[in-house]
Amino acid sequence: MNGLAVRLREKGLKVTPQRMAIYGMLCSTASHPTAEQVWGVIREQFPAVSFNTVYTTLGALERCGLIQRLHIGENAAHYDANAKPHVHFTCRGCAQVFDCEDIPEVDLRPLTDELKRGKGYSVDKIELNVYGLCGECVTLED
Amino acid sequence: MNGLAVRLREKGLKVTPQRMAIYGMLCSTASHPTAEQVWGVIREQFPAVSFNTVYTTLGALERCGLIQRLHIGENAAHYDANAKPHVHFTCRGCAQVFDCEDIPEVDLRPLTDELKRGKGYSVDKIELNVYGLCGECVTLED
DNA sequence: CTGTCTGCAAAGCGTTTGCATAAAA
DNA sequence: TTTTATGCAAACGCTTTGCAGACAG
Repeated sequence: MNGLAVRLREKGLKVTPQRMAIYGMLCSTASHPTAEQVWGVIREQFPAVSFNTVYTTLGALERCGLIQRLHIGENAAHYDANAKPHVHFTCRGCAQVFDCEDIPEVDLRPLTDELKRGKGYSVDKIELNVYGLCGECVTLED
Repeated sequence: MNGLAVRLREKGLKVTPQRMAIYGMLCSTASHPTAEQVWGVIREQFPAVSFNTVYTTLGALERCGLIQRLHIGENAAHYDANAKPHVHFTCRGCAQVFDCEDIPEVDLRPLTDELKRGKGYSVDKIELNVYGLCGECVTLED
């Protein structure tokens, strides 16, 4: 039995071929595609699938915590199968979004500690987004 | 001569009463209103001003670096007269956006250093957004 | 006078909602 | 059989664009 299907069923989601394809595609890519981009890939396998189904499925996956929706920049949302918070780098050249997990992590605990204990806030989520040019696009611009 | 008007003119922007009111309003508030909220305030003084003028004026101010446009959460953009990057806290209770400048600052230099020197990226901007409940809304929810 | 801004309207885009049909459990 | 998903279409909200008249420089 497929592990992805089990995870869907555990969350109370019905397992359909379209969902398996969408979730599977997200889990097997290192990039963070937009709903439009996910649709483009899924349509190769399911030519009849509607953009709306892809979009609402991504919403369902996010709502149950299986994936993360990234509100990066001003344009369409990006989706990330890694649901735990991490640093994202957005290139304004190629418009791709990269993870920054292999670099010295910034320690956010002083920030959350002060917000929680010092100010009495509650903290749900932290977004740390870096914008600039990736290695390839830097050389193209110089 | 008004300092705000000087700053507008320095950036090549013409000084109109509407612009002065919009920029002045943003500079004199600690909150980070949406375009809609700015419009609400400006209309008290200029009942004929259109939402579009407010919106495009905010865009012009942002384009020349006088203000910052915050892409926080999923809804309308917020505007901040403090153009230098700093931590923002968004309350999901009252939907307000607060600055986090008076708390131990997170040191982002290891992150930018590794991205620049280690990976050869260029870094334009860093956004650090925290989501949760502010002190007042925490007590209301308990 | 010239270039820009204002106000109005319409269009664009990402997202959300409603509903009949189809499929999973 | 019951519940949820799919596919289509239309609506929605925020943002952007086009244009004629008004205003700042």
